[in-house]
Amino acid sequence: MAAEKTSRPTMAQVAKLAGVSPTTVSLVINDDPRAKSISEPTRDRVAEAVRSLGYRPNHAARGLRTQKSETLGFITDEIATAPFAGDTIRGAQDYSWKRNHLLTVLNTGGDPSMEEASIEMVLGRQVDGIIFGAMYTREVAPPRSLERTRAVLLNCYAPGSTYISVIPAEKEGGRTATQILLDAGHRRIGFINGLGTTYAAKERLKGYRQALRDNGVSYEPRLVRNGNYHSDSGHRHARELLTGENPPTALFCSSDRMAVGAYYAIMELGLSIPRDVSVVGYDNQLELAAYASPPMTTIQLPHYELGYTAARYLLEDAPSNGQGGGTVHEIECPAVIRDSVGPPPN
Amino acid sequence: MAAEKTSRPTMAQVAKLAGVSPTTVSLVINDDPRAKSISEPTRDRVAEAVRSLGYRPNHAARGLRTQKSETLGFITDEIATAPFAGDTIRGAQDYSWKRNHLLTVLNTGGDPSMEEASIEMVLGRQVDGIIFGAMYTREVAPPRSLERTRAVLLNCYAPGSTYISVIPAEKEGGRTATQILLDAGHRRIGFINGLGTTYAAKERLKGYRQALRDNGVSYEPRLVRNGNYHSDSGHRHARELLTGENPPTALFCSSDRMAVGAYYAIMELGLSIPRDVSVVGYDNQLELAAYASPPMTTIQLPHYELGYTAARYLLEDAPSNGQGGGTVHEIECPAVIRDSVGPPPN
DNA sequence: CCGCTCCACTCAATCCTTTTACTAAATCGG
DNA sequence: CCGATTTAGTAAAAGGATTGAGTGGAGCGG
Repeated sequence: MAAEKTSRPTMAQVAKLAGVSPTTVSLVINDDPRAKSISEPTRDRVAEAVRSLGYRPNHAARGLRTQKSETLGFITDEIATAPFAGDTIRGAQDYSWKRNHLLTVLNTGGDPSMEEASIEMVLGRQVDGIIFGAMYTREVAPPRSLERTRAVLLNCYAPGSTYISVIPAEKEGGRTATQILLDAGHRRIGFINGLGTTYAAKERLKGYRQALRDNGVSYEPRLVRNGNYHSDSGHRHARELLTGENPPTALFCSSDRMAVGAYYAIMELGLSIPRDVSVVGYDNQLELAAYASPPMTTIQLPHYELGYTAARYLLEDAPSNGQGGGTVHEIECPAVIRDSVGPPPN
Repeated sequence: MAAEKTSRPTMAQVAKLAGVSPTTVSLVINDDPRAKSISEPTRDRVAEAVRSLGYRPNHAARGLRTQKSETLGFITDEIATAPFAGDTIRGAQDYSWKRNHLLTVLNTGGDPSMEEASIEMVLGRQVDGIIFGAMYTREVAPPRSLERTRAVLLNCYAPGSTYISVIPAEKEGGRTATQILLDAGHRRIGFINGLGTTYAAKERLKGYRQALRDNGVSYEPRLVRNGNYHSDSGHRHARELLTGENPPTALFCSSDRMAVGAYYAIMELGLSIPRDVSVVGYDNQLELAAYASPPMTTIQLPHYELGYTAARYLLEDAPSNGQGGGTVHEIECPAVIRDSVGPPPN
């Protein structure tokens, strides 16, 4: 019956109801350190007034005064297209939430003018920081405008800059994969790597070689191929490796897709996994790796952790204006053990 | 040398530089309809001042005055976990961007208290609307607090409410899949459906039956099974269907995962796709369907479009406070034709 | 040349919190 | 009992845009 007050209650209304000044309400609500001088009864009256009016602070007004938005911007090239994007976003959002921040996502489609516009857009909203992410790990030259706020680079790095970067520990991932096969007893391990020019491929190769070295196995270049991450290239390279002379007894593939291609090649050759050939993939693309037959042992990219960690550095450590000393933080790529690895034949 | 002005320029500074009042600057910037009375030269001076100072309006201040945030909230249960989440978010963000809005994402993990908290959080930021999404299509009871703003339901519906809903056209999807097989000449079509209780399963079954009816094929309950969307249940049901009496010549599976399971069953039985058995999947989970062998014909869930459309209705049509008349908008699920369908044997 | 309408803007109030500077009353040490 | 602190608050300014109400001058009809 009473006319519904359509607009939300303001702090002044709360103050009036509680019989105090807006200042007091503000102090109580934010429980400001200086508010220890406010008595328990007053505090309660304020709390009660807040509850009964359903008061929530107006974020715009607060932001105007404090110059903070409690919001993080998440700007990426194409990450939102990739199947793992959700995980990264979720990681970043989870940490943000812990710190009472919200996450605003923007994807630029890789268009530099869109990147610029996105940064301007979130800057206009006084975001407290920006996570600038790339779809695959690589070197980037972030737009200058990024320097106008705190920022952390996710899945990319800018040598010579002072941004903090968060990327997967690819070298270690390559080492882990290789070590799993070495531990199973393999000595001739084929490596179907990704495009030789990418960061991931270079690092994984380092990891592969290091694992061999650490185990006293000599490196044979003929066992290493560069594929393009797609299923058919995995198929082709696996076939070539396995039909060559003195074929490998195990394959480490730099993507689950290529590993699936390798699966087909192995089947076609009348061989069986892991009895005749062991396989380790990379990515842990759930659908592919887990539902393969047999379920595939693979190395997982830490998507969620990348997002979570980037948000954490942004809110915790990154000093303003990119003065982060250019540290690169590597996040571990854990192994997911399934059924595609066994001892070598004989 | 000059002390770097660290804080961003304000409208007053622009006004002073251009030799006009802040009002004028405001009118020019927003090119307000009432600003047609502002002369071209003045307009240019303002624009020039804006450029030279690198001025960007303070969003908080504007929001405070206008009671708008130009921000949409995207609240979901677990959607961000699902592999397709990125697409939905991207769709919503793309449309928001077109309308000069930003998208803030929140995922609740399905926890009702978290749902409530999320809504309160974005409400505190005066979002212009909320997209409330579910991971799989189902009926929901949205929290009451959602009524305090405009909202659109994505991938879910609330019967009896007045929210606009945007969901995939599952019945039509089921019909399409079945029709593809009928068109290829099949008359005994096995249907490995999902959990019988879900919206998707019920609707797809309706579509399946309607397609049969439209083509004068009688419905045989023995050909319909309920799986659990996972690979192994597809495997089991396919095996049972194909080894039974008078087996189907084609299988329609309600998920790509089950279809992959069916693939294995078919292989095990020494049959070949599509020569002996045709298969149609559902979801178009890229990795699974496209890299299967042979590549799988499937029905695509319109994730991007769902997000895009939800944002569109939110910004265009949805009147405040859920007064949307409870319309449910169905988004088409297009077929993706690959190589797993052919004519029946003989 | 008077009054009126337009034109091209400007003034000042407003949105809602936070924060600095202050004050009145109570307490305390000596 | 005095002056100094502490307690428990308050008043008012500030933060940066938008907007309703106004203003001074030019142009125009009569």
